Amino acid sequence: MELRDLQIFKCVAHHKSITGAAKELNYVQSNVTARIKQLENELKTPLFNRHKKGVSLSPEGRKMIEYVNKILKDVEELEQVFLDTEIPSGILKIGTVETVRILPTIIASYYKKYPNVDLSLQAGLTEELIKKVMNHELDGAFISGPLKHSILEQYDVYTEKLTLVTSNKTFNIEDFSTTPILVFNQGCGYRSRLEQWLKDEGVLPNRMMEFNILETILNSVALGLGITVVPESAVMHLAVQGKVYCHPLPEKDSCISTIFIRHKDAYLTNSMRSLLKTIVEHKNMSMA
DNA sequence: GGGAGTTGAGAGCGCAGCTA
DNA sequence: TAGCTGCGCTCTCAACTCCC
Repeated sequence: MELRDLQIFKCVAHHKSITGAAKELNYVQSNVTARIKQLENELKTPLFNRHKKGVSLSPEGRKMIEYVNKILKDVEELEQVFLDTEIPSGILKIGTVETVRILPTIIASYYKKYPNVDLSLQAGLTEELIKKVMNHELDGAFISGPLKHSILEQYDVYTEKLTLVTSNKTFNIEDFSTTPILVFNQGCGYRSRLEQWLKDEGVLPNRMMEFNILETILNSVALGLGITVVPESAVMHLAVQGKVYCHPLPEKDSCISTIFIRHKDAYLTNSMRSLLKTIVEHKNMSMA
């Protein structure tokens, strides 16, 4: 078993297609087939389920991919240790939830100082971003906090107020029982906060409608489709135009913090160190 | 027919072992 | 030490099956 085999395995798993992986790796498809077969023979277990329209990881393959991600990440870090120069450079894979309002400021400031670093940004929900950081698929992520996790390091980015958004000027707690609630998919920090509030109030929601785009949720609320909970800053532009109305949440549920997480075991490259420095600088500026 | 994966044959390359 | 040879591995090409 060679490193190249693991890279091929990871690529096939990612593309869910041997042909797709072959294209990306600049191999012919039959070679990828052969390498995967060889890997399966070596491990004496099928790593993929073959379908008419491609392949998918078998239960053993899913087990394997966790190790492969870790091994390839370790190798990448090993190379980084020797390649790491004084000037931050290379690729930083960063995840973020959609509503980090100061992210553009942080990124702009970082790019200005360290133009040799390529930042690859990936949007997602808090829970899925945590998983990707834990699996070393991302170097770090901006998520809704707080978080208690022994293998993740966290850095405070900022705290802001959550607000309940409706299309009506007035709001009563009973409205939850009659109006649909528009939320992100499971794994969103705002959704968890809202669900906790409803649980505390003993309210059974009328209907939860799931979306995965913030703008869609806010525009739907403006059209009277339902109500939602989002950070105040994310909805202020619509509130100013009178398209939606904001209502305060109970004090204990009203604040949500955004944190930056990274894997504790991951090698701290100059690029990452500089990003953490930029985050801390912005936090200090916002508190000043 | 086209897109998916599989299989077999053969070329190219690197390495180890042998010999002069 | 240099050159030759054989072996094993990787890769490509071509032909194949399967299915929509």
